[in-house]
Amino acid sequence: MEPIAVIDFETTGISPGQSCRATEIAAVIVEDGRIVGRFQSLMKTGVWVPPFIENLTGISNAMLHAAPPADEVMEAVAEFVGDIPLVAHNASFDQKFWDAELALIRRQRRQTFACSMLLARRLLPQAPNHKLGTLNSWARLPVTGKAHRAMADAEMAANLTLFMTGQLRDQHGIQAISHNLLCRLQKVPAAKIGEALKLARNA
DNA sequence: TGCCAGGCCCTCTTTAGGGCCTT
Repeated sequence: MEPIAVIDFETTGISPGQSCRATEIAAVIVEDGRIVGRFQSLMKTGVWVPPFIENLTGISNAMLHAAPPADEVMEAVAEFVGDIPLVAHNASFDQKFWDAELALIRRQRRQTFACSMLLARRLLPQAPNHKLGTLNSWARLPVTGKAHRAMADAEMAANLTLFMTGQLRDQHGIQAISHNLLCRLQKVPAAKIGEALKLARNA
């Protein structure tokens, strides 16, 4: 598979806007079955972090006060990722923040997102649930650090994506695995995934 | 004033409702 960039945002809430901004971004580049590059930074936006989010992520208002400005961080991570296709766990969430934070520095996303959660629902239906942490423990993937910090979660999502592409290759006999295939599979109705995997194997 | 996401997926479905998943 071509290189992919797996990203994860920590934020002050659930939907980007004036009172909800990113607090941390991590991106890892995955190539030849392993992580070959890492970017991580807190980012200062001036938006207050509610106590619930401080408790969840461990990212405090004091930590962000000393962080680099969001525009500088987003410029840097956009350069780091370049045109490499993106992956995130529940990508609709990270895509909203990626697009919103880029728009604030007058940049536009040029690549598509694949979603490790939508893929896991189809490829790993036997998992107890499809939360990132649960899937990583269930698949016995490495512990990458404190959950709900951007780099730990990005590495977990990267390892999970590698686990699923490994299954596509080894269990389903699919040789031509690409970001585009992941994007196609995540849209197949869950009940028809077997059919789609057969088609991909014979392609 | 009071509200506050949204796309996906399943089912006791399709003229709908509710859980999942991300912070």
